[in-house]
Amino acid sequence: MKGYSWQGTPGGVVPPADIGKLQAWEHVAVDAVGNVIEFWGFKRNQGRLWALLYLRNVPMTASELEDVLKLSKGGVSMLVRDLERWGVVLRVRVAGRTSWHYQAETDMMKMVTGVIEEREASFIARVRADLAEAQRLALLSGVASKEQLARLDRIHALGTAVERALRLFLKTAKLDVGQLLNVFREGRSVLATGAKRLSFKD
Amino acid sequence: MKGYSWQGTPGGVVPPADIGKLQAWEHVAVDAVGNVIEFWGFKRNQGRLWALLYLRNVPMTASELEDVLKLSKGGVSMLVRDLERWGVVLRVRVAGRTSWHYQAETDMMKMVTGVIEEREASFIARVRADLAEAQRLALLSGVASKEQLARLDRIHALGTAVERALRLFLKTAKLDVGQLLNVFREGRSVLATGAKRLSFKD
DNA sequence: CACGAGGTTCAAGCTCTTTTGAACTTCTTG
DNA sequence: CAAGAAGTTCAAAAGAGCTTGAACCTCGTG
Repeated sequence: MKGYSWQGTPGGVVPPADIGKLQAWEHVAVDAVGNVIEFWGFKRNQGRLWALLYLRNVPMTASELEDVLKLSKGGVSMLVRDLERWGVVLRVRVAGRTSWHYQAETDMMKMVTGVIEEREASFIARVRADLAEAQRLALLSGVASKEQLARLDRIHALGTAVERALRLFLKTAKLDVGQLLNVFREGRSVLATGAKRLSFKD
Repeated sequence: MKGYSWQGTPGGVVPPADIGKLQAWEHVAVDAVGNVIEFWGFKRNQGRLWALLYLRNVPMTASELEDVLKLSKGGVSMLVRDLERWGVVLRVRVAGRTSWHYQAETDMMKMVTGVIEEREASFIARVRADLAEAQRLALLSGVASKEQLARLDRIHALGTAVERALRLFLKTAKLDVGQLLNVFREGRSVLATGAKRLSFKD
């Protein structure tokens, strides 16, 4: 499971780096991404996992990820599942190997924008419903002053404004990053020969 | 401490509401705000506390807040301190009462934009430093391929793009909400007669 | 179709954040 | 200036969320 050349590396260029070990520079970069991703409300290890796959640009198996990132079997399984559902990691077959390999999709923003959008939608909906309910109750009870009703309304308006700003942010982020990625986009590694997406329950 | 009509309610409409109890509608609204504020990375109870003060528009003492929101003495002290530092709650003297009273500043966005900006600044700085360090290490070690260095660079660029979008978001949120508040802004309650800001250590 | 490697699930444990409550300090007033 | 009320602090408890690891499931192979 460790360090055999998963690729026909004829020139022997890759050898110094052991696939089973995290280089110092990788460690720093991977953790930096982990921190960013955590800041955005995801799990730190989701970011680290994606970052490793992205930096190596080599399909890796679950047990390799387990070794390199020092995670548990179950943990890798769950992390990979989420990343796959969000479309930022691909599950591929590598010629001659029996297990699944994972590979980074270059568009990490899918994760941030996509999931934030989804979260935001359901979340905002709930808050809206709660505020509407509060207004209904306030009117029913008859104890709320006109002034108080006005303030309830204002909170509602505030929420709407924030929501609008948030939507703009997501749109801008997508545009900015999309542009960026288009400029830099490179071809996918040729290694994932039998690449095939596995559909999974959800 | 309970139930004197803090407002000139000549029609006797308000009396049923006891100052020491959270009305059903208040409960719902206060919790909704608490949820939003938590979503934005603050403490749920910071949002609840602000929301109660805002909805009642009446300066309340620490022990009233303690009763109504079912919080501990120490908890109220710490929550209020943070809110005050962020400028979303004011500490005022009410004529004839010995203890401090707290009152909501209408501009809750101060909290969100101000603190997020502050957080983001220090956070982004750290990530930047880490990524730079990773690049330095990668070059030093000599084991990183050209391709990998390029990918490190790309992560950096990605971060920059997200940062720009985030700044735009904050600016928009401030503008939107500022406009909103200016339109609706109302006079402060007349109750806080001896209103005076207390400077506090930090 | 029996085996084993690979993959998934989830209860229990761990970690990190928040809250509590009691000791302590500060302020106010008689 | 003494006493009590108000306010602060912080160690420990409670809680929330993440990770682990062992039992279980699935699929490919001989």
